[in-house]
Amino acid sequence: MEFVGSVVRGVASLTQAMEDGRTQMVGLLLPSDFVGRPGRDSAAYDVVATTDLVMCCFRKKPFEDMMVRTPHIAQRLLEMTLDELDAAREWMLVLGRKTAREKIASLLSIIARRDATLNLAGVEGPLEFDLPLTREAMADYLGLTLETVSRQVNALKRDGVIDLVGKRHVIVPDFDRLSEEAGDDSDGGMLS
Amino acid sequence: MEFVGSVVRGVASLTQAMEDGRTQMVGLLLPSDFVGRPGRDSAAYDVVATTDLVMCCFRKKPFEDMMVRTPHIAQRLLEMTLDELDAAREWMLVLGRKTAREKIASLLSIIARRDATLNLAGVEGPLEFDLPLTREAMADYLGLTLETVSRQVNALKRDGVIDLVGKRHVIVPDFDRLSEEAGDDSDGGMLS
DNA sequence: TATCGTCATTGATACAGATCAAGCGCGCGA
DNA sequence: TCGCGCGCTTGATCTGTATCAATGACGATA
Repeated sequence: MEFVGSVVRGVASLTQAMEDGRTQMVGLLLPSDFVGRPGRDSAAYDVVATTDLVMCCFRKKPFEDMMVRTPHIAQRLLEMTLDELDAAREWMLVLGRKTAREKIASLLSIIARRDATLNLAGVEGPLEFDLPLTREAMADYLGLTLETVSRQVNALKRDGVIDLVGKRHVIVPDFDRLSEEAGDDSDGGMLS
Repeated sequence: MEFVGSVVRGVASLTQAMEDGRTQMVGLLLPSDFVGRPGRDSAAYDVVATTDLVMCCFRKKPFEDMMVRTPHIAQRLLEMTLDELDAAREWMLVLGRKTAREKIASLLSIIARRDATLNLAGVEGPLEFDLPLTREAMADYLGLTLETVSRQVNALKRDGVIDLVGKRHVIVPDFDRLSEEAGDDSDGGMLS
């Protein structure tokens, strides 16, 4: 991998595959995410654009030189890598312990949140966004089959947790409800 | 979290839990692993020793100061964090796409490899080590139940992939065979 | 406008792993 | 020496999700 860079517009995915074809997505690259491993020449994963994609790239060598000269950058990169690590670990909980329905809700919740903080701030009122992934890509992200994804997405729609316009445009009338379905019960509900 | 540090002897685990009790281990801290997030005060995960543990700790603030003064350290820390990220991503494939048997084989394979490179070098001939985890901890790591772990461990034994002395001491007569069972088929087998 | 390909939905059935429920073995403290 | 508890095993049964198999809905291409 000759370049590093960051996503400006569009979505790409980082996937890992077994020889028999089983595939797991291990990273979802949304706008502002960094791509590449300074100090590594590994190409351990496949990076695939899932929509039209605009990236801002640097040749790796000059970038690394700059990193050595500018400690601030290494610092910042460490920050971002720690964030990615947190995200990966949250995803391990999703993959290991959540039901299919919770997995779908978790993914929608993450995309919704990312979209909200990027476009308009404010996570109140109906949230709305386009799914940047096919059902199959969602399945690869969640460790499910595309059939199960389809069924659960439609189940969430039937239950009023989300609304669909076409197959890709999602409306979330109540974000807390979605979080609840995701099992992310860090809810604002109080005891007493 | 007031400290950062690294594991000298023993094993600890990093876990994440849902309110209903479902638990997922998101990191296995073996000797030489670093613990803590410089520049963060998060305590997003539980760190629990699973054996007697010896660590080498630093108060976080002085460590961070040192990091700023010594760019080399930030560099090194970035390296280690990228390694952790790789490990987390490999684990996502295990959690999302592997069968119970493959999961067990993967875990044994990782522990065996770590143990081999740490104690004696050379991954040839029978490999031997103590499991530093209870069946339940293994289950939490693998996204399984402890019953399934027990069954699959014994199945691997019945099939001669591993041998057990007591419940914790594992002997791996053929590491390639274990890798195969893990689905890590980057094997040295040739075609033609 | 017909045809094809991709993406998605829907149904029937199978199965891996979860769940529920006993029991075993062994170290430890009284 | 006797329980007693914890870690582990084993069995029976249930169930969520995979698998297999059509079918539908667009959009693109000719």
